[in-house]
Amino acid sequence: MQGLNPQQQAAVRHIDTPLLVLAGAGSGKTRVIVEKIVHLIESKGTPARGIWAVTFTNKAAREMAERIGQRLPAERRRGLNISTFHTLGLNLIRREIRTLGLRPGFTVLDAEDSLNLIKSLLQQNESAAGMIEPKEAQWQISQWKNDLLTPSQAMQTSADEVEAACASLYDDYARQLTACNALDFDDLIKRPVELLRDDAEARERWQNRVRYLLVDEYQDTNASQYELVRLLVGKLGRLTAVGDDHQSIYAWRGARPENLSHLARDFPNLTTVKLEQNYRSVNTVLTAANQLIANDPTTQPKTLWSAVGPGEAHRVLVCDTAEDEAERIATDILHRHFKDDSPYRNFAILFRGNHQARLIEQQLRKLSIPYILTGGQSFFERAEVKDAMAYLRLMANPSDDAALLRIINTPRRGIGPTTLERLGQIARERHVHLAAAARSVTAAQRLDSRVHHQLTQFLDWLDATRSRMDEQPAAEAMRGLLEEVDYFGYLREQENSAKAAERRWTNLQDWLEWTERIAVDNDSGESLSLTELVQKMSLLGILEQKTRDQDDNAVRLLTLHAAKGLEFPHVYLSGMEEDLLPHQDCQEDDRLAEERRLCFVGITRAQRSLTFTLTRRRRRYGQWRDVRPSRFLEEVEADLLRWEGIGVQKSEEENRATAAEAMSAIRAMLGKS
DNA sequence: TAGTGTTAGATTTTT
DNA sequence: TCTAACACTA
Repeated sequence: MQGLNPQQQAAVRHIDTPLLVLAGAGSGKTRVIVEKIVHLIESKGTPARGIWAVTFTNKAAREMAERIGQRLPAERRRGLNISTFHTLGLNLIRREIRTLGLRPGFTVLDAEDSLNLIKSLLQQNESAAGMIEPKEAQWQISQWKNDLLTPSQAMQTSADEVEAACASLYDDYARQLTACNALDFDDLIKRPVELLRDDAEARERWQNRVRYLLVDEYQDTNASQYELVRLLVGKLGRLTAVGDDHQSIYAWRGARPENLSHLARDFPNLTTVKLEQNYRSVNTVLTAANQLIANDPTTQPKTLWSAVGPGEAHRVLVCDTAEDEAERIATDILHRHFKDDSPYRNFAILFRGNHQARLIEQQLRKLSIPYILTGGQSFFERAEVKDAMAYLRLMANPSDDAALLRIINTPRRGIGPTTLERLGQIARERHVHLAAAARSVTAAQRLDSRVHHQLTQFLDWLDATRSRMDEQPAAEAMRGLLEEVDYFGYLREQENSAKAAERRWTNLQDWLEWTERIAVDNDSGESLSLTELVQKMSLLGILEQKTRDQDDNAVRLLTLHAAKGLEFPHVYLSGMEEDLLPHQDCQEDDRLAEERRLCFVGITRAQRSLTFTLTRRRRRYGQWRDVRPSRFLEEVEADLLRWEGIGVQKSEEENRATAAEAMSAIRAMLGKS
């Protein structure tokens, strides 16, 4: 309890009835969750296995587990459940697998697999074909699933024929998933909710297991996640929800920030604690943030304050063009890096859209400033990694159509689109998966005999390889498999340069190493079964970058969304312009309010200094357009802003001169040291 | 199946 | 203006 303020202590001590912690930005909310778990175990004697903490990202879960690891010895925290919503759902499904009618080894499809499945179903479904874009259909189906609607309910509630067609597609999709023994991400929440809702025995079983539930970033929960929370908590209501409506920036993705206020409705004995003391930022930063967010009509008032220090007025750099903006940010960072002896990791550049990063990257590279760009294509989105994953998935689940389709002709085996089309038809007619369809008599009749032979041979090979999988560790087996199919040969054939092929092959070696590492259970240290391994993999979205995140002394480039939860001494908020922030597609009230909160999130990332930048004119879709400063700048009191560069139109030569000056400063410094 | 032409669409994104 | 995804052709 030491070092906690009175509100934080109240939140930690409050045990037996439902609690909502409205935790302002930088108010130490993770600390509260961690301390509360420690308190539950140490002071209240709650068994660790009865405590469940839920986050949204793997990273957040890992961090929380690490912090608890620093506070409690291993034997006292054994059995503690810290995971994402989706991992919790997956574990529940695994334990209830028979009740749910799934076979062991079921697959979890990622967004790309699910989209591919929808595309192929869309071609088949006459009522839907041509009416809907695959992406839209995917989004709609996901919405329905998040609202816990079955295909027939979706059909009944559909407003027009497009929606009705989409509902029919949803029906196809659900059937196909069942046939493939597969789930998508939404199912990982939806299926547990349905089970706990409809099966009183299972509900009681789980409510006994979950003695105490803590939910982080509660404003980001969607309808089905909230339902899962309610069902797990039950009547006892031993729930701690921690969230901040001011940082609700994911409504566009289905989050329901109103779940915060629904808590009071659903739990009449709810207690609310507000955390308003900020431990991160100087007061000018918080004043700007408070003034901005006061204009949000949709959220509860909350005023941040801190004892960190007064702080300075925020600079607003008015630049001519986006190139100029990028250059000014880069030279500014370079300048402060040397002048204040401030390491590069102290700086972050934030922007609304990823495309804004490109010019900034170019400028940073020009000045040899190290940077880390978060976002972009992740390791797991690389084709070669997805291919290898698909092979491994097929080893665990022979009926995984998405995986089969991905690698059936990779490397080439002469099984082309026509064959797959016919095969798909057979599979859909009988509601079976593709491999089963290929084995059917009908397939032998309808397919070209040579191709059919190829196909069955390949399937035989898969089966044989599968039966050998148990004999050695998964990574080892995969190494052999990739050599057997001559994947490297395939890469060389695909790539123009030998170097590119090498690089992709190296990615695979990294993946194999990673596979080896994660093939053990986090708690027990025992090695995972193939099925467990594959399922764990499909949820671990990112290559563990913890060493890079902290150790690399580099400027961080992030979108405003990606910056949530992070903090930096010096923050640059770029593109403070109308139509960029707020974004042009977000003019209606709700969305505008979310844009404001996004800006709030950006501002509150800053610990010591905050610099806004904007341009006078920007090229947009090839057209030069005059730019107006963001209305959000006007919502901040003028005294807090120090505008620079108005009326001074720098020429390119002058800019280059600034850069050159900075460069010679570096040389001087380097010479000295 | 590689190569070329056409067209939409250009915000945020985790699991 | 740029790009990526696609449909079409040789």
